[in-house]
Amino acid sequence: MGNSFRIGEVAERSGVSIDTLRYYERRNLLPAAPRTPGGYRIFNSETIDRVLFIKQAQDLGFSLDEIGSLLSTNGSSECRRVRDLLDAKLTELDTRLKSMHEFHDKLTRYLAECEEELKRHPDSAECPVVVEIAHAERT
Amino acid sequence: MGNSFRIGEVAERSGVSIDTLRYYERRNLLPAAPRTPGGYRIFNSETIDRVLFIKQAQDLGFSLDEIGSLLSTNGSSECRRVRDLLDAKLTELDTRLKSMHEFHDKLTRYLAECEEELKRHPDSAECPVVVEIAHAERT
DNA sequence: TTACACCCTAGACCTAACTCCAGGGTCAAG
DNA sequence: CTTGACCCTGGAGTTAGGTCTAGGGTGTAA
Repeated sequence: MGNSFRIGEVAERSGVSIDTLRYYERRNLLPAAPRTPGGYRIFNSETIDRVLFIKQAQDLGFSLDEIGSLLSTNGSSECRRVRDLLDAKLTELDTRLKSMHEFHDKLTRYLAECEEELKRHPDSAECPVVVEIAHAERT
Repeated sequence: MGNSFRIGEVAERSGVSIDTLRYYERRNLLPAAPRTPGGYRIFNSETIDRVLFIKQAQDLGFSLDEIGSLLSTNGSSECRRVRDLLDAKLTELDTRLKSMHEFHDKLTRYLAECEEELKRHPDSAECPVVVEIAHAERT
């Protein structure tokens, strides 16, 4: 009861659709759920956490295949392989974070110019940002 | 000459395929290039910068539609609209950066546990990380 | 004036990650 | 023991962002 859910509840609580849950099971991102005699899947709350983890990783640019390799609990999973995977992911993440910061700074500069122009010529239709992005100066 | 390129050169210099360049033109992410009498497109170096900008933004999770609205130089582009768009993008970017950092920390913790375990039991097949991710603790 | 790399268009095809559908079964409440 | 909400499977369809193909023209160096 307290820790037993049908697919619709899991979907609602984890913010994905029922179809997506079944799709994840097919892709082995979720273990095959046990069934009721009638064939209904029975999930527990760990499934919900797991789905949230998948969504978070995905949101940060990891593909389902990559997430799958991080999650693969299959018998032969040994520590060293997981360590190496994590190491690689962290390096990737660092790179992404760095260019994210750069892009953030670039947009901030654009925004400042925009405000500047609006202050100086409130009715201007010629946005310096448009011109600049169109000509895409190198950062 | 110095600032005039055929599509193949632009592709090579900006790291995308020829098809992608034509596709971007169709999607109006690039202005319709002028043509030679025979119909060949003629690009200048600003196109290359622009493609690099698109790729950068895309890499950070912006869709081509979003990038398009940022780049739209169409007649009626007025400063205020661009300012608002930029503002929204920056907020988004901040959110993404924040959860990226959190995810980074989470992976770092996993990695530390992994190393720990390897140091303690060099031949261990039971990775604590696998267990933990499988059970997806909430961060 | 031909050889050969390069370019053109329209439109079909591809991959990832879903999303929908038909046709049918399950189950708790009344 | 029926009703209505919910679940099942297999397979087709969708969207974003390209990528490929057929059939044909261009440009320039030898």
